[in-house]
Amino acid sequence: MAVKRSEVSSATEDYLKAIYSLAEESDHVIAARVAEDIGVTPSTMFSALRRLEKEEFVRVERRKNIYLTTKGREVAEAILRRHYLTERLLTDLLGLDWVTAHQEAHHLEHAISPVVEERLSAILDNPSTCPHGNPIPVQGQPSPRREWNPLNTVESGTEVVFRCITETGERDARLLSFLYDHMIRPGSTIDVVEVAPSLGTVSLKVGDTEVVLGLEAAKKIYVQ
Amino acid sequence: MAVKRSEVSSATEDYLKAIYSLAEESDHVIAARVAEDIGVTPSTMFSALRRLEKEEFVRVERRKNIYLTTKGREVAEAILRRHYLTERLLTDLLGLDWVTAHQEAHHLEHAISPVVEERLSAILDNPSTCPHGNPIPVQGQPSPRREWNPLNTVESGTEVVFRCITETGERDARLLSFLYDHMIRPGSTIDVVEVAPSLGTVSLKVGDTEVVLGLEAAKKIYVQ
DNA sequence: GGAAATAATTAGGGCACTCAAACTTTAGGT
DNA sequence: ACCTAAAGTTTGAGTGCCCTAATTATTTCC
Repeated sequence: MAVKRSEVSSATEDYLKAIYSLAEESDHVIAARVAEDIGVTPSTMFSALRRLEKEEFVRVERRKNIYLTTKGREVAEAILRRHYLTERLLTDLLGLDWVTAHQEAHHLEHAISPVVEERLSAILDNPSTCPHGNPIPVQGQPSPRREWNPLNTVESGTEVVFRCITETGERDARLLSFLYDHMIRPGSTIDVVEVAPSLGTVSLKVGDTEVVLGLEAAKKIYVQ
Repeated sequence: MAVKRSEVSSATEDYLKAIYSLAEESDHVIAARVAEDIGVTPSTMFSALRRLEKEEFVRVERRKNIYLTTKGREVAEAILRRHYLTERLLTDLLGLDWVTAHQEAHHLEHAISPVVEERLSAILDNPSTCPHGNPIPVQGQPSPRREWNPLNTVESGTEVVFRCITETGERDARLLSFLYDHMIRPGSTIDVVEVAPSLGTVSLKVGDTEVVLGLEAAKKIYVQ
């Protein structure tokens, strides 16, 4: 009983996942961003893009914007779902920290078959988010993140609840461990002391301690 | 804190693992056996062997026997340890069956880092065997299997305890599910009714049912 | 010893992925 | 409108891994 395994290479899965994640934060997804994100040279990105286009995972528009096709989005959501479930396995069952879990999941996700994915989800009690708060995508359903806002757009002086740190944010290990160390986790209450675009900073109060973040980092954090 | 990950490709890990496993069952490990085991053509095996030789994972002797170098054996034992631990994860924690666990572990093992391996072992209470009874190799220590005997060498009329089904045996999904279905598992008591080399069969009694196995299959089963 | 079976090897492809380096286009700022 | 910096494109090359189809040892066994 051979398990039907995806015919998609792990490199392809990485490209599609990166495009999907970037598209959630901006409409202008261009090759250079994706290459940077994944850590390949432009020429590698270029030939990858041609492969992805040929196999109809993506469309590239005249303005060089990259869009996922339905087929591409399905692959991206599948790998993202496995990524998040694997992270939960690593944190909840194996007791790894936030940062390591993300890094390890990046490797393991490609080796998760539908059978294992199903068992994993069941054993973890069908979680709806990853340890960093990202909603686990469900076929064609809009992300609940639509109702959350990036931290950089919040009014000064309001109180918000931390919801998640985006996939692109997760890739920054320093940001990740900073938040982890300061007890900023899904569900945490945060006082937004001041949002100062001119300074490029956001001042927060979490519990008793004050914390200052850059705007770029704040963009990657969603609150409600 | 980037996790130091092995620079060895998963194909290489597969070759070394196969050579290691075959060497445990016979001294004459030749390319044709390994190729058969892994499922590649002789020419692919040949070029793989040259790569492995160049990188000093194996030595090939005049009689065409393949031997692992110390470096090669270390890689093989490491991947085998991960394979077995992953199988335990899949059976003990995720509740998969014997057969599926083996197949899925074959993919997952390559994505297990030392950190995850360590956590896995701890959470599983440092198991000494895989679900199929194979001893998890420990650095340079001789396998306890030395004290067990292949089922085809047992005297007729004796009672033995099932210990394990070897790695090469594990690859045969039908044998694996046959044993699973007949409750032949590590620790099971077996009456060896008759070993008939001329017929090529071994007759067993497990609980109340009689079971007949071929000699080839019996070779892959170790008892005590 | 020699034919048949089994192994090993060579020749010639192919695909996916990666790189460096050079070249062209595009967008933005003054 | 022009120029520069960023982005994109293309070329050429190399690696790893796999194949089919010969061909050449090497074993094995009558």
